[in-house]
Amino acid sequence: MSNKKLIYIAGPTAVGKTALSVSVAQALQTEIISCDARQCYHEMTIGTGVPSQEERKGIPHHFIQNISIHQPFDAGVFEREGLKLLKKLFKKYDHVVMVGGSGLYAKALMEGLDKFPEITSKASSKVKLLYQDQGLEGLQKLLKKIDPLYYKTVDLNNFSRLLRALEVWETVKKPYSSFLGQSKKKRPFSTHTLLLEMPRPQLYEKINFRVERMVEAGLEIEAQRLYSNKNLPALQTLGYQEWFKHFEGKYSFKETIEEIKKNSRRYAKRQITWFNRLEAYEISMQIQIKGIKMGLNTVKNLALDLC
RNA sequence: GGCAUCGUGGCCGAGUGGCUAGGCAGAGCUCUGCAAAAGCUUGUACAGCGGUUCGAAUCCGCUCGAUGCCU
Repeated sequence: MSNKKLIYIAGPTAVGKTALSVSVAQALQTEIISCDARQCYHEMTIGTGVPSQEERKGIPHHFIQNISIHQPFDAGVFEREGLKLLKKLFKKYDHVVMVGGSGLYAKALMEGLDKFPEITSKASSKVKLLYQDQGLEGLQKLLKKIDPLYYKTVDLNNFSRLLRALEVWETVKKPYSSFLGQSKKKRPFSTHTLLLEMPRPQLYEKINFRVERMVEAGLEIEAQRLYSNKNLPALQTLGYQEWFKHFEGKYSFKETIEEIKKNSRRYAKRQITWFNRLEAYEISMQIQIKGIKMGLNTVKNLALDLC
């Protein structure tokens, strides 16, 4: 039985994950690994809310701006690389802190994804071509033929899911569903999840405020610099897409900011639904508790108690 | 004060006697490799009162409100 613990601090954008994670890592004298599908790109800083050096307080952070937007990166890569890193870190520490709002990434590292073949570019372009030619229906038809099992359960309107299943098929000529449900992976560590919560109106206020700060910090210029890469997967990101539309004359300056705020709120909402099914200790980040301001220390102690 | 036009769910907006437009926002949800992504679900509202009619958001009257023009 291993005594190694991975402490995952989850929660929607802007609840205050960063500050808490640093504070907990300090208390446990360990390092932080980020599970954020956007903060890993070094070309993006302001819009993704990468923690500054001051905020990090000397705690080493992993998977923060460590790759380029031109490199492929996804939940599968994160799982592989993350496990390698954890193996190293657990030699030094009993605890490692993980933070980030990308639920799928966290799941990949904590529970593991089934083993799928690496998609070849030939396969993916073939599927894309089919989509271009015959649209959603074309994808549905093919899937029905080659993987009736998955066809029954997938969301047939969700072209991303269909694309993925067919890419797997085109790569190895085996149905997507045949890779599903392999034996659950064993992890050489236990996982504890702390889920940060906050009343909706308060969270939305924090989100709006944060967007304003990003704009002041020069988000528009950062987006301008990345405009030529706007079709890369990494740039399919809120906070950037809205500026791209602004550059194309679709949004006014004011509208752009309002859209970013709105999309951030929606993002937070989706995160909340995802995290709701997590088995986790819930920590309320409500600023007012019994009329007293809840300081970071209070939250940290609460978090440490729960670990 | 007179005349005219108009008043549809949080917002926009079609409908002009029977068949509950639609969009946006909001809310709820799904999700095993683009996940800050992608997708799904969700409101019988017609200013108020009275009348005509088998039946009114739709026709008539009055009241209230908005806008425009006139004196």
